[in-house]
This record gives sequence, structure tokens and C-alpha cells, in this order.
Amino acid sequence: MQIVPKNPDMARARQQRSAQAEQRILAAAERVFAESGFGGATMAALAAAAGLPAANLHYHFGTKKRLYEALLENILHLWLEASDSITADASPAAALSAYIAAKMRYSRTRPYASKVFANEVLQGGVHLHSFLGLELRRRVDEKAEILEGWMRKGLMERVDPRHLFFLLWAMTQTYADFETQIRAVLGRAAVLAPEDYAVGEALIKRLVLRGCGLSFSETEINP
Amino acid sequence: MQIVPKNPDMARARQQRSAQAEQRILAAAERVFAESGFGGATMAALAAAAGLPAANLHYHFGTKKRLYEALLENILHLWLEASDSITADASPAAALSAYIAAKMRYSRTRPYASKVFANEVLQGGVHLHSFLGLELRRRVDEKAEILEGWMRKGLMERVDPRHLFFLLWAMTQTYADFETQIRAVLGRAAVLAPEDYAVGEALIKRLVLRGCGLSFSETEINP
DNA sequence: ACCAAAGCTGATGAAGCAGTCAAGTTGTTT
DNA sequence: AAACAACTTGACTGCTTCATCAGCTTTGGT
Repeated sequence: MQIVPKNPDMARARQQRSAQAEQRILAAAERVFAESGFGGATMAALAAAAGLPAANLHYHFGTKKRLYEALLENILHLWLEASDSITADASPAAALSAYIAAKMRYSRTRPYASKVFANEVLQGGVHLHSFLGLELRRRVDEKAEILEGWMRKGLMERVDPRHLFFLLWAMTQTYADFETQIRAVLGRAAVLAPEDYAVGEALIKRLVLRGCGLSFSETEINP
Repeated sequence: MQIVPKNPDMARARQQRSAQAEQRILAAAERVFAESGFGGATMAALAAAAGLPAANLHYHFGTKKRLYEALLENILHLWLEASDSITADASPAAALSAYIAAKMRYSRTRPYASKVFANEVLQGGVHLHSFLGLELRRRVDEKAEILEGWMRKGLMERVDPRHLFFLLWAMTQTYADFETQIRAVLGRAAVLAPEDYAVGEALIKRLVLRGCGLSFSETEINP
């Protein structure tokens, strides 16, 4: 993100290194914003986390707000991708299981991203207004239509598909956003154990599938 | 919270008025901290929301951090109370339904409190270490033991009771913490409609009860 | 009516903050 | 190797922020 990219024939190697630096800054920012919120994060802390001088961050992103927005943009992509498994020709149980698995993978591998998103929504989502109201809404409408198709065909019981998504998101994301609380209750010292995520995932699938009148077995449905 | 309450015979009326002012400040702070986070909230904004000069907040609470901690303390009480319905002599379906209803009432009536708590946990819960690790953990252990008792008696299917609580909390709290997102997806303008909460609550009960091998009917189980 | 303590607040200070800039370095093109 | 653009960063600036404090008003007990 050069401030003024004048030269259209810009050198590739240089461009690549610059992009690498920005990725590094964004990765560090994900953690800092998650742990301090937008208001609590300082440019000094963001710079220290990235191992760069603060002026460098300003060179690449201009302002703290623009850095935050760039980070959010990245995170929103991840959010939408997870629902790819829900297609009309899939079976309800397999599709929902795969969706839950994808969301849980996201919670396990990118907890800071999940927290930044949660923080943003929590605070009213001013930066997300168009994402929530347009892109996400349209995507959810599509997926809801697929579920309603399954219901009409008698492949699953009647459920409000949107509220089902709200609950599915809440359950899967809680393993990232509320990890501190879960750890405290389970008495885990530093991080949740892999089996904690596995137990959670299995229980979410059980609740969702049974809630939709679908059978649930502990063993993997979707190999 | 007089800074130095020297006189043990202190006037009651005065004390009461002071306590009233503090309640007013705390109520305003709940909203401001929820909307801006700890770092993003300024004493000026907190003061404006309370309709008082900033120096007044400092008189009553000393520092921003102490005001925040006082608020958090209040909120934690609410959190624990909700699980009162879970007692060994209750029926699993009635007790779980009542718990879900209590948590949903909390999300509907005190969304800002829920958001402040969520924000705190999200950011690592430094101020909550002893609450999460001692009070909450003990309370959850007690309630988990009750559920395990029901399972041994064959009153409900075997489930990991702690993870069941994590999911129950996540589902109910999402109607406060992620209200912005839910509103956007449902296309609600200003606030969620009462029936949105009702649909959510019914679906949560359905998922939880069926997940535990208990029957679920749309009509109220617990009059 | 008087007084001591509690309650209140405008003015002010010190610290930390985001953001700018000029002077430098690096890398690429020609 | 010269020229130029992209990139880097230490030093700086003006602003916002939290917190203090001195002096004021209110209140309740005597």
C-alpha cells in the first residue's frame, strides 16, 4: 500500500518486500487490537509488536484507523469463506457438520482475528455497516434459502434458518472469543487442549443436528 | 464510596444521595464502556453521559480504572445469579429452560452489561482472574455436579456439562453482544423486535433440550 | 446560628498520544 | 554510474487525556 504509487512499472521485488512488511504489521496488529481494542491499542504497542518503528507503520498505512480497517477487511474475508460448504446439492447433516468444523478451525487457528471481529461488532460495528447490511446479509439470505429448500423437501425439520446461524456462530466463536473463560473453568493453564476443541465441536454438532431432526453420530460424518 | 469515611455516625440521607450519584455514574459508564471499550472511553465521555463534570467522577471513584472495576463487580453479580434455577431437585428440562430464559432476560434487559463483560473476557480478563478461576469455576463445578447427578439417574443423556454451559452462555449472550449483527441480518432498523428474542429463546431451548435427550415443546414448560 | 465534614467543580499540570517531516538509505531503471 | 523513486526512521509537534487541587457550596449535628 504505497501512499502514492506513481510508477505503473513498479519493481516487483520491491513491491513484494513492501507487501511482506505490511503482512507482518497486520499480523502483529491482529494480536494487539484483540488484546487492547482499538482505543486501547497505541501505535507504539503496534510498532513494538511488529518489530518496527512507529513511523514505519504510518508510512504503510497512514493512520491507526486505516491500519485497523485494513485488518478488518482481511478478517471479513475469512468470515464469509467458512460457509462455502452449504450448497443446495449437499446433504443437510454433512453441510452443517462441515460448516461447524470450518468455523471451529477458524476459532482454533485464528483466535485473534475472531476477537477483533467480536470487538468490532460489540462496539456497534461502525466500520462494518456495509459489510453486515449488504454482503453478510445477502450471503445469509442465500444460505437460508438453501436450508428452506431442504425443509420443503423434508430433508430436515422446520427451523428458522437465520436464528440457527446466529446460534451456530455464537457456539463456534465462543471457543475463540471466550477462550479465557473456558480455560479458567476447565482449569487449563496456558491454552485449551486439542481435545477441548474436539469435545466442543462434537457437542455443537450434536445440538445443531438433533435440533434440526437429523441423526448425529460421534464419528465423522464427512471424511 | 467516601474517600475517607471518618465519622461512624455519618448522616444517612447524605450517604444515600452520594450512593445515588454513584449509581447514576455506573449506569452511564455501563453504556460508554460497552460502546467504546476501556481504552476508548474517556473521562470526558463518561462524565457527559452521566451529566456531571469529570472532576465529580474522580471524586467518587478516584480513577478511571477503579470506576471500571466497580462497574465490573456489579456485572459479575448478575452473571452468577442467573444459574439459580439449577438445583438437584428440579427436573432437567424445567431447570435448563429456566436458566436459558434467565440468561435471555439478561441479554434483553442489560445488553450493555453483557457487552462490558464480553469485552473484558475478550481482552484476556485481567480484572477477572480471581472471578473466573475461583468464584465462577466453583459455581460451575457445583452445577456440573447436579447435571451429572441427573445423568446417573437416567434423567438426561450423558453430555459434558461444562461444555454444555459454554454453549448455552454463548447462544444466549449472542443476543446482546452480537445484537448489531443480528439486527443487520434480519433487517431490523433500531432494535430487535420482542419476537426475535422469543424465536431465539425457543430455538436455544430446542437445541439444548434435544441435545440432552429431553423432549421439547414450543409452549412454556415452566409457568 | 454555627461549624466541621462531605460534596462539588473550574482551572491546571504532567504524561502520553497520533501523526508529520526532513534527512537519510536502498533498490531499480536506463 | 547516474538519476530517481520507493522506502525508512529519529526527532519533533500539537493535541488529548487522566488526574490533582484549591477553593467553593451544601448538609446535618449541636
